Amino acid sequence: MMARRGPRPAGGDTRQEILDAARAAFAESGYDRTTIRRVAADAAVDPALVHHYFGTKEDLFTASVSIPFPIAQSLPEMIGEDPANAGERLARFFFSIWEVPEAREALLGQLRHSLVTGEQPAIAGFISAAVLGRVAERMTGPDRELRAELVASHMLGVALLRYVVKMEPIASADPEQIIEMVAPRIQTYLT
Amino acid sequence: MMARRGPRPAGGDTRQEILDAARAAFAESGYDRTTIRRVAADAAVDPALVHHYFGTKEDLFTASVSIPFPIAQSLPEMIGEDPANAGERLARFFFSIWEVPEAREALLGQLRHSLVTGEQPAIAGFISAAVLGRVAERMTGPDRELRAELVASHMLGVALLRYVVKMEPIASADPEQIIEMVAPRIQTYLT
DNA sequence: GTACTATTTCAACAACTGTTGAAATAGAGG
DNA sequence: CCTCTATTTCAACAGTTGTTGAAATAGTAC
Repeated sequence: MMARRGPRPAGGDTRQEILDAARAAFAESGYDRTTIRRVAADAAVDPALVHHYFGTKEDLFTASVSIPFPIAQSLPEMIGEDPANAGERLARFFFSIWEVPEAREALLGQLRHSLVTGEQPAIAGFISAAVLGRVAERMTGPDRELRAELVASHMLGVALLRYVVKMEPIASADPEQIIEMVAPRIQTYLT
Repeated sequence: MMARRGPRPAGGDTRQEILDAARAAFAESGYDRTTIRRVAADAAVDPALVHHYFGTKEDLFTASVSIPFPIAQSLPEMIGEDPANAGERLARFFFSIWEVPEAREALLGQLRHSLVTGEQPAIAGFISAAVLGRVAERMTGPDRELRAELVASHMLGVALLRYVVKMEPIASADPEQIIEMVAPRIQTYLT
């Protein structure tokens, strides 16, 4: 039971295990209620080791909630050219990200953190920027940005009820059904 | 500077001042980042006095975020009978609550708390229950509840971006304009 | 004036937090 | 076999937190 010091016998990547434990903890309990001691315990490791690999708690958080794959790269092709069904593509893109477990944990961590600090969650700005840049370029008038943010608000709201609060039946619903229902309403904001 | 013990000279309602300070603090900083010492300092009072009036921190929070006026009473008449513009009335009701400063603080506290604990925010269940009970009674099919929650998700999402994150331009937009834009989309969920 | 009660502060505890410096260990390179 | 370096734990500090029990004060009822 008493773990000795020094390197581990086998070649398990301890650093990665810490990062995984941290991401899961931040997603489940948020920033403030996640203690470094608990992350260390989940990774079966001493708390000091967490500080050794990732510096401060804020640093660990930043490293934990960074999306592991290049979203920014896959977005543009997802949105595409055709403005007729841009709403559906946008919704499909958004929710398909959330269905990837690792990405979901990262996004949950980001969302929970931004809601306690009041910072803007990266996704929100990301969505509305994407809408503005690729879809709504031909939209005119002063409510251009407002419409983009309303799109973001709806998708974020769904993510909130489904993934954070886990309200039923929306939490257990088929993602495809949600996309099918949300997309038309988003589409009306874009045209 | 050194405040003596015993009752205050004038008839200021100290208990109420504590409650006001607590509501404002919970709304601004959330549950975890609001310390009892800070609430006490804002109310110009000793921390022990907070515990004397309201018991534990959780009790203080509960007392702080309870909506000060009877929403449940004014809701039914707000929703009304006519299903044609139920969406607009629902949106108007929802956002008019948020424009009352006291209520906004209480709702912000609830929302922030539920997002860190994962509990269901009272408003969310409230909205979808209202939709189910008064508006969507003639709706059939298995997606009845889902539609109701999608309505709640959109309005909550707007509240999130507008009041919590304070994203521009939605944060400074005229409430009437937001209602005007959101209502039609909500309406499509109801019919 | 005296006794009482509600109000308010004082002082402190016990628990938990992030963080740090040093010591011990195991394996790799010579 | 010796040395070095990366890895891991140990032990502790310094700050903050919610909470508590007792003491002091002011007003009120007798």
